[in-house]
Amino acid sequence: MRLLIYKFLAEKKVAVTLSDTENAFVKADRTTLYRTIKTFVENDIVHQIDDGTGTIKYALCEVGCSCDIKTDLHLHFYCSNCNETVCLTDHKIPQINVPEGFISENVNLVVKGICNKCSSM
Amino acid sequence: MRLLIYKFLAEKKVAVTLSDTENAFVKADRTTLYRTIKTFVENDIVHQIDDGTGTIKYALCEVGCSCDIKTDLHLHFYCSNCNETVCLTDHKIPQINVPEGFISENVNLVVKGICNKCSSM
DNA sequence: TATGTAAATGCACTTCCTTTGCATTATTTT
DNA sequence: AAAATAATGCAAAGGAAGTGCATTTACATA
Ligand SMILES: [Mn+2]
Ligand SMILES: [Mn+2]
Ligand SMILES: [Zn+2]
Ligand SMILES: [Zn+2]
Repeated sequence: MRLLIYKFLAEKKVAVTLSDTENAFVKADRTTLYRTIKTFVENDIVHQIDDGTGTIKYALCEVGCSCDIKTDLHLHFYCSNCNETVCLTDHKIPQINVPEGFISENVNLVVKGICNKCSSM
Repeated sequence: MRLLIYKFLAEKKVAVTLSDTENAFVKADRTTLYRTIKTFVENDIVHQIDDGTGTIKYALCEVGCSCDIKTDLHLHFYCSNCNETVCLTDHKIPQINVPEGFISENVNLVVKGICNKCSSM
């Protein structure tokens, strides 16, 4: 199961929801898929993406990723036309300044708009 | 109802959930609160905040706000200690570069960490 | 190979939040 | 006052995340 799901995620170029996975593996129970992905997340194999749609999406981490805030946080792009979310792994999140007294531990940056595929149609 | 909810939001310094509003107006139905806030959102009086907690939060827009991507988008800070989300209206979101072909229409930037109140305790 | 142990799976169920349909009530307009 | 429009309350639906428990499968080792 883990190998199958890993393969599924690797072949996808976009982030997927649990439902997407469910549709791809109709014979497997939703709970199994859920817990498998959860295991991946806990072991820094997959990262979660909250793109504002209300449904968590998942994508494989880059090779060598340790989900570190300094080095691995990248920008996500959500296309409001095709509803797909892509990792822009080459676009690291810039340094964000917070007011005195605030301590930042994590940053989530989602750009919403039209993706390259949709804008060229 | 609209005046009451507006006043409630204006007095709050932090973003509130629908549940928060429900607790503040126990005599009103949650649907009414929901739809009132929805009206505010649709008329750029209130903006929605997705801070990653899974529950949408709401906050009054600044005076003169038109929810414009260029001028009005600001940073949000979610404190994982007190679970409060604040608008950092003075901290505008920096220019984000997206790859060729992508068109950005909106940006959501949430910093997660410890807020000033919690860090000073 | 047999058997005991640990891990993985499936099912049912819960919880939380958002949203909608529809009947009722209140408000505004003519 | 009557008609039209808007606001409210109740009930229910829907989606998604998460959990408890029994069962099945895989694995290690005697
Ligand atoms: Mn990503
Ligand atoms: Mn805000
Ligand atoms: Zn698209
Ligand atoms: Zn705090």
